[in-house]
Amino acid sequence: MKYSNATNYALHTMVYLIWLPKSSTIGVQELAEIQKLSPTYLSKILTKLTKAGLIESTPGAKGGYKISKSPNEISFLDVIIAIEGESNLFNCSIHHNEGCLIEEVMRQSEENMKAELKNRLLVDIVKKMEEQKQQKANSN
Amino acid sequence: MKYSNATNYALHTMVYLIWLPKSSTIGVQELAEIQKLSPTYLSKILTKLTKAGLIESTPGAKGGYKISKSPNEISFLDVIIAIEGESNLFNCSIHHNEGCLIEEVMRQSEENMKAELKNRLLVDIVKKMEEQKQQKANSN
DNA sequence: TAATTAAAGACAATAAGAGTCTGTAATGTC
DNA sequence: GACATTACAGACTCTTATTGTCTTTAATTA
Repeated sequence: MKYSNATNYALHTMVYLIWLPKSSTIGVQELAEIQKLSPTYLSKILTKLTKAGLIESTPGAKGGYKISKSPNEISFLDVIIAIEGESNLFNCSIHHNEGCLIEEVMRQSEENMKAELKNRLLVDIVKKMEEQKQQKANSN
Repeated sequence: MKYSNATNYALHTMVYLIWLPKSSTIGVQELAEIQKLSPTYLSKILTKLTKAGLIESTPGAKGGYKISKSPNEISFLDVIIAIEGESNLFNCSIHHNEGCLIEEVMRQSEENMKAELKNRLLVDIVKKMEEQKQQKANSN
């Protein structure tokens, strides 16, 4: 069990878009180049993010992608669900008369994990990156 | 991303073995029948549990499986790791100069989830099952 | 020795993930 | 309006992991 590569790419792309000046848009080609992915593959991922309402896309010349809401409203969980879907980590496939106690426990800890990822904002990553950059600049 | 069926079967089997009288062993055929699985398939799962030291196996006539330690020492996490392995939920595949901040966050919440599953004991499921049985018996 | 049982390994079928290619629709520019 | 640019959609392939099955081997008891 592992998160998909797509989720990884999506998270990195989102961080990059948040880091970008707010009004500017950027195309797939450029985004793909940064992460060394094929544009068509990354495009699929970006479409999912768009449908989830996390980013905005405008087709046509001078088009591209940009963040669609305030960075403070975008959590890790939002991106993960956008890519992986809402499905549960654990579904008991065995028939029980009145619910599966094992499933109950697994659901509970999944909920806790989700709750934490809901509180983790991507913008905090950007802030940390800038802090690190600053520190490095100071030490030289 | 989802836990495998094998993990589900393993958890149910472990609960059953804990519920069993301590000294008695039970063979794959019987265990497979209960969960409606093929014995050979379940056998593979049981072998993993054996190698992880969670259960003991004795071959030969009158052989079979039984719990190998005190039920109070067997957590959900133990079983999950026995089947799914130790691998991380999230590995950043992108090259970073000094560690990936996204991976850091994901690792952190994975650790928290594991910590919780480490505290959840299978024997508690057995206790709850017996409570439910008792309640049902009383209400009739 | 014979019956029973777990373990190991090869094999097949299925599903999911990862990624490519091609074509279509929308938008801006001239 | 024509053309270039860009996102979107869908079919397709390739690889990998999961889920099993089947057969053989090894260990144990009677």
